[in-house]
Amino acid sequence: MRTLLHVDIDAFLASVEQLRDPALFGRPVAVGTGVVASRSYEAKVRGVATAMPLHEALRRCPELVVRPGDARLAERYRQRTAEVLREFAPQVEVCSLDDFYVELTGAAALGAAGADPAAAALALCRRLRDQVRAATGLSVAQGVGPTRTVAALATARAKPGGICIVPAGREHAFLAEFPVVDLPGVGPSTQALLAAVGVTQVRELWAFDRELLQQSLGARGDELWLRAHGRDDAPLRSEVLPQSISRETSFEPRGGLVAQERPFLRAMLAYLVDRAAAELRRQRLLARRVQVRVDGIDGVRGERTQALGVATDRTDLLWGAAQALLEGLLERRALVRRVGTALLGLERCGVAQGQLFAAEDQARRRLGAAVDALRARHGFGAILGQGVGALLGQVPTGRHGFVLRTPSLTK
DNA sequence: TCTGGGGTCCTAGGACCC
DNA sequence: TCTGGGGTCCTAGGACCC
Repeated sequence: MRTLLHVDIDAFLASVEQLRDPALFGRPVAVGTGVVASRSYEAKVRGVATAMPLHEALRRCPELVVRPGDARLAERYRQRTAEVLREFAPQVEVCSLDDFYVELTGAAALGAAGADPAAAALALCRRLRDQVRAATGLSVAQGVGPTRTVAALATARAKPGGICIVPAGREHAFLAEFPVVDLPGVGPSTQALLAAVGVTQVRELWAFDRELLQQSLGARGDELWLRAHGRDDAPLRSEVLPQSISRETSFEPRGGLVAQERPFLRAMLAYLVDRAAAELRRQRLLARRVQVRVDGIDGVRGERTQALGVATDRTDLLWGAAQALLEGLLERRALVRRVGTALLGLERCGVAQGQLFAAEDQARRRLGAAVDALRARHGFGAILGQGVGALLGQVPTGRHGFVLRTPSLTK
């Protein structure tokens, strides 16, 4: 039987703000731009919820301290937390900004045969909680169970700061208590579909056979069936190749940019491509496709993708493709409130592969590496890429280049 | 309460090839 | 001459997660 630990950092981004500015401890704090990305427990008890518009949060809690946040600082806390977890067990999956899975199956710390595994898990979780606290100052909630779903639901039960252990054999009784919407993979759309056939609780889902769910919901239906039955058993994924690297930003709330401001829009996209490409090179990856996304103020979204023919990490090639895609997208869109780019079809840039680049390519790539090195020393804003001129004087700058609207989530 | 940014995975339809 | 079928790649978009 498998033993998985799920770890979730309590109120992650808000806690990072409190660590940065200790005067905020004990006060209601929210981090975000436009909507609440994270809030302290003091804010939660006053009715402030994640994803709530900030104006609504301030209406409910006028003494709320709102901070823009810092994605880079948060990333350092997240890495440090992952390091502590790896001291307990080597196989750790970093799931999102603030949560992790740890494979405890067969871990020596769970005790010898004959010992009570639940008691051993509890002792392990307590030590882990104390070590994360000592290393980072952060508080974590932990859940232990035989599957990802059970462990994650246990963590939800344990928030904030607690530990919830679901012993092997108890997973069905545990799952039965939850509404289906609490299962990972069930969002508003699937919830509505299930409600239409009278299913709102996990135990009601048990009456449906696997094929029926698969037919009506496709691959997600099968996943759902496995999760509801405590049979989702995918291995942890540590150190996987990312599927995409993206950077996007939005403009004035509800305002949007008018058609005449297209030079500004192009410059912003050039800047976002530059930042995404820098991240691509930092991770020693190459991209085969470029995607551009534009959202109109009417909420109409458009995205286009272009294959590059070869895999590359050159900003100039990526920007060239992105620029053409942008023009196509703008043909039928006057007012834009959001623009972004994604680099797709990623692969590792191996040594052998690096030697296959043509001479001109080699020169361009050396230039790119020199720019990266200077930026590493003096900040991203030390060298601004081509095409971003229209941003100067319009967008504030900082050590890491232009300051985008949502620093809590943008690296 | 309709508003952030960075992700993942799935599906449908068209292009293209054999 | 527009008729068969299958595989694979690409693109657009939906659903979901934190």
